[in-house]
Amino acid sequence: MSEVQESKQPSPRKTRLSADDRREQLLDVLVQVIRSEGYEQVTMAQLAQAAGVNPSLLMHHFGSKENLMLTLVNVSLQRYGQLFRELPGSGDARLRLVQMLAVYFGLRWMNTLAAPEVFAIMSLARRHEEVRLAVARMYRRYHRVLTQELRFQQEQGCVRIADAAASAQVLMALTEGAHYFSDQLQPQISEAPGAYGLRMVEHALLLLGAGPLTQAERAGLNDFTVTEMNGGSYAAE
Amino acid sequence: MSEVQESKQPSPRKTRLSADDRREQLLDVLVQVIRSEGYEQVTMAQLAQAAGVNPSLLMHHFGSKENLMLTLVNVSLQRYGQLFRELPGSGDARLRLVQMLAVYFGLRWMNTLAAPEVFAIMSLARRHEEVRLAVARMYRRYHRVLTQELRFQQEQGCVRIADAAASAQVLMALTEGAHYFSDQLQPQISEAPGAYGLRMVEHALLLLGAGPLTQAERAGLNDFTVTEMNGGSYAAE
DNA sequence: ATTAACTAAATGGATATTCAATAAATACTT
DNA sequence: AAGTATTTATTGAATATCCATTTAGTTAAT
Repeated sequence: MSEVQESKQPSPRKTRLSADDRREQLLDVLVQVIRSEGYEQVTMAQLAQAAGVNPSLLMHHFGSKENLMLTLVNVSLQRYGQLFRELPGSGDARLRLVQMLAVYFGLRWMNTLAAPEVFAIMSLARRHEEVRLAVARMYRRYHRVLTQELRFQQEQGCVRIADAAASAQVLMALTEGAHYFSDQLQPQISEAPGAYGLRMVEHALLLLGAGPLTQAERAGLNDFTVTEMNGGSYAAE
Repeated sequence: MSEVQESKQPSPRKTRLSADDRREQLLDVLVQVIRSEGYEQVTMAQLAQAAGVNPSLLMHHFGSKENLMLTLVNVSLQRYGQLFRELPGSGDARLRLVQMLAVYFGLRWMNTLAAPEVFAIMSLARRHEEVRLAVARMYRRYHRVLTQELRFQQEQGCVRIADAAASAQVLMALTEGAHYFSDQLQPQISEAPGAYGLRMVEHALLLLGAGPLTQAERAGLNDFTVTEMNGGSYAAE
């Protein structure tokens, strides 16, 4: 019965941010809302409330709701692209292979771009030509990079595969499935955190005709054991 | 080329259907609309128009939009469940294995339950507890059935795996990834229709430590070459 | 004649968007 | 430095559209 209501502040809060910072924060909140309620539920008013901001501000910064979603798509796809740049790690071929798989099946990547956003993007792509093409371009790139790497691994004798392009395609299916359906698949086997990703890496190696993980390699894959919840992607809350 | 225009009839069409038939048709149209425009775009009015019917009829048959979506979820999950019943095919263990994989990666299954619907369901599950539990139950069942079969295959010496439950989990990731991202993955390698599914089966066998497909087996997998577009699931158009 | 599928029009609430008004920065001038 | 002008982030209220749902009425089957 105290009269201190936090939910109904008149709005004397003037945390004035730069346009860039504000946009980043709003996209951040958008992702949060999508993850918690699904994106078909997203409304400008609700989004503004979650961000502690007036709905008009969303319009001011993004022009329209569609533009807001389009911006999210761009940022997400760009982030997807950055995944490939993390890979190189020149040096021992075998090390490269293991580290690549560790990235694809790792927690950081999962938290960076999770299923809800991706499902939203895939759905958007269905009617929005621009988005459709951007997504297609992204997967083409994914496949190209992966095929290239597998060819290299083939030359180095680290993998025993018949067709690099084909193996890349299959591996992509496995990464996407393991990633976006981890919520459904993981509860099936209750176990130590990180075992899921580790298992995927091991089976990916099997799929590629590569040798199993050594003890040292397994120990080196710490992305599976450290459970950091935030990819630190947009802006920290 | 007959001049039968179905698009703009004023509505003197009194194709009176039974409640069951009408519901089936409406669900059918719902899936069509979701597939072509994404389900966040679905509105009762648009849906009614696509079905050539008054919006009130949707309310009459389903009570509410939410109930309509829930019905779709139930039907879809039930269909998912029927997938498992197709599997048994008593007889030679190896034949069973190959046929099982053929079903999971086959065109018929892909067309029966496609990515757009599934993404919609997954998104719905995020806020709807009932749906969430139903989906979780479904995947648990999937995993149980698959693990059981892999254990059997293990005993029969058809597969060489360390842990049936683990292999089942990985195989599920592969089936889901290959299924729901086929639109993105398939264009990467242009080739004969059916090669995609066939390749997935071959690599699944590799993953399971089973022998490669024989010529006879490959020839027997006609679900990959026959491209029937409609799973004949709800009602034919 | 009763039931059940179906249509027509109306309603109220939600929602994206607009327009005008404030207040905090930044730039400019002296 | 200090005051003034300008830009820019931000709010508040108003609007018009859209959309799910309701209620009442109509037409086909049994």
